[in-house]
Amino acid sequence: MPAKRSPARRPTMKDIARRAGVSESAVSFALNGRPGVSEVTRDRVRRVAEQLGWRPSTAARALSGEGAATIGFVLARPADTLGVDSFFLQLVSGIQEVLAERHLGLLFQVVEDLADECAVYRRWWAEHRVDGVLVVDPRTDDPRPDLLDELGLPAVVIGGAPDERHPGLSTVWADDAGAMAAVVDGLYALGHRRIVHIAGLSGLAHTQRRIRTLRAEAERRGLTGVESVTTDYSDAEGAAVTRRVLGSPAPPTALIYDNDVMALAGVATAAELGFTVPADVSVVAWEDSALCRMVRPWLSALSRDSVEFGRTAARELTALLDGGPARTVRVPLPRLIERESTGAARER
Amino acid sequence: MPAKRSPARRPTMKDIARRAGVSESAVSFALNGRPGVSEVTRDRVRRVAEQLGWRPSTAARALSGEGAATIGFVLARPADTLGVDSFFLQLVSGIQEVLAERHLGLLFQVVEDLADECAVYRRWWAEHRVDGVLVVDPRTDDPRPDLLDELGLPAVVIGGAPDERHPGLSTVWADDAGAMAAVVDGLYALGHRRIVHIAGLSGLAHTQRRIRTLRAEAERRGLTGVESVTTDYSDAEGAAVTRRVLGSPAPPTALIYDNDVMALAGVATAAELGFTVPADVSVVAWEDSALCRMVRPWLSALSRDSVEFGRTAARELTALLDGGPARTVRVPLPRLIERESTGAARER
DNA sequence: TTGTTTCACTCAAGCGCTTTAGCGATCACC
DNA sequence: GGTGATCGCTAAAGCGCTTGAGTGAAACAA
Repeated sequence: MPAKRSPARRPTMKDIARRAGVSESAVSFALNGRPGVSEVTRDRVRRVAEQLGWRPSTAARALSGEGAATIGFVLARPADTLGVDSFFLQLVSGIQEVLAERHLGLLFQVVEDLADECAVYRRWWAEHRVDGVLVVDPRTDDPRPDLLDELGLPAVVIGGAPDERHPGLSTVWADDAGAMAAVVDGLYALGHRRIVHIAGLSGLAHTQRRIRTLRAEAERRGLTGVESVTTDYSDAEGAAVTRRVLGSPAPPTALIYDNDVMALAGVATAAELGFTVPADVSVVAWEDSALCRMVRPWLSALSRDSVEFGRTAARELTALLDGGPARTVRVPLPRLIERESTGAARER
Repeated sequence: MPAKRSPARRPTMKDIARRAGVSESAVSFALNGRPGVSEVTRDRVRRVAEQLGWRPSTAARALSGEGAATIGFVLARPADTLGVDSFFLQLVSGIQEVLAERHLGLLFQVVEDLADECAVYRRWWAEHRVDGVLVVDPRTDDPRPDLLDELGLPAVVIGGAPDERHPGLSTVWADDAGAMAAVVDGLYALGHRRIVHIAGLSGLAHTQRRIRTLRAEAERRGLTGVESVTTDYSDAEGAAVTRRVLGSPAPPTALIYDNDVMALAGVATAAELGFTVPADVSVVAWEDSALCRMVRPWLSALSRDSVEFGRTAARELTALLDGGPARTVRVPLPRLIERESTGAARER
């Protein structure tokens, strides 16, 4: 019979106190850098703690008024939409980098829809599980800011527009309007006059910002063959919309896809329909990833640093938790990486 | 000045006790389905709790001996390798589905390497943060099972082979050997004699299982032009290896890629080199995803249900937490979906 | 000398929950 | 009508930590 190793016991502050010959309070003061102990005692206590491999029990900490040392992240996407999206993993990876430094945990949950997401926030709050949350995919007419206000849960909205109605929320956002204007500028300069924007989910705030900007840019230039079509971000809808618009009497000469997956599906569909990219139709992907360099022609794409986006958001949240003021910070404008899928417009 | 809403207060059992006119203990008994209260009192307490929107504080629960109601998941991948991998998000989504039912949280962390991963387990354990963990990417000669044994942390290894040396760990695994054998069978039947397997990370247990099986199958059939090459799973290495093997004097007629991303990169590379898929070279991707249907030719792929994989793993872990015995369960054999990238071998 | 401060530390309560021991009331039994 | 169970409930301790209120000794001022 194999020797049953007795599971290790978690050392507590009491153990440290005993070994260091002081009271538990002294240990607490010493380890938290609070005044009330001499430097020599503090050192001794620290050494003992280290030696014992002590780590504060988050449960106990949380219970005695400190935070839960955890922040929450909810992704409201139907399971099948989750597939190939590099953005979120990169975002999370950036978030982690910042949180890990401060030994903050990330509680992660995938839910079906916005209602479930709100329920999760309520539950997390009631269960005392998180000190704050990161909110993604802000919507037009979003119920979450109000809810988080009500719960008093510190939060950073990722990708939202500045929001004066919720002074408690921090916002980290990308200038979608500016980016869209730049893309349109570029395409216009290449001679494109008929442009279709295959957008993402219609309810998302940034989708609307892009759509509005595109319309404005078109009006400014007197273009009529410009439109946005919303989708669910899936390759299937991307392909379907591509098929439809390219099959129209006056097909667009340029397509802007709101993510890399749809852009890829779009290029494949265009090829099937006998359109050559970029000779017949130019394609821009709103999101750069390995995918864009994995098919020929390489896709021209708007590149933003999603990892840094995550880091920024996490930093804002920790600042908020430290009692700092809510802020609105803008991340750098995405850069358009011109590869092979964009070129001069050619009348067919 | 806007009315500053006072942040909501978390209701506690004491509140319930007061409103229901019983002691806190009675409330505890009532809400946890324990004997010691009459049915009528239990109902009343339940109603009051519901009405107050009460939820148990996980901190307090954890402190008084119950678990932390949280399970941990560490992904040890360098940030830049995270990109386009549909597998993990799907896995996590399956895990969540099961955990959410039981109101278990998922603490998620991305780290650089195995050593960091072990450190995270130690910290989580010491901080009393998780009741159990899900371990992915098991390696040959993996330090994690020993560590988890030592900590007495319940765990399920995802993708590992059955491991008799760690009777405390559950294992959920896919039969890579069987799948590889089936793939080779299929390719052999199509006339392929020179096959290269562009494998994933060499240190991973399933990579080795696939490599060993391929070698065994080749030997069994007396094939000499069969080999495995390990990579880091990136499109870059996938492309590089493809370039190298297709440039050799006697290039393979079939390529097996250990993930979808490399397969895609491989197809693109083959095309650049003047190889037509599948006429000149057949391609199989070990992992089916939207990607496989996003380029022409559509990729033949081994399809497994990653979401269900996650569900199964999570179920095993909850069973373990409930005091059940450690088990080894095998998920269904991946199916080979034949699309357009595989065909009869042709000598060049 | 005595009174006042400061310093280094200890005591004890409390966070929200579980759980064991115990208590009075009801009920069954012979 | 007394004995013992059983039932429905309460009291209190304890989980590991923080924190405000002490406390005794040394340092200083009057």
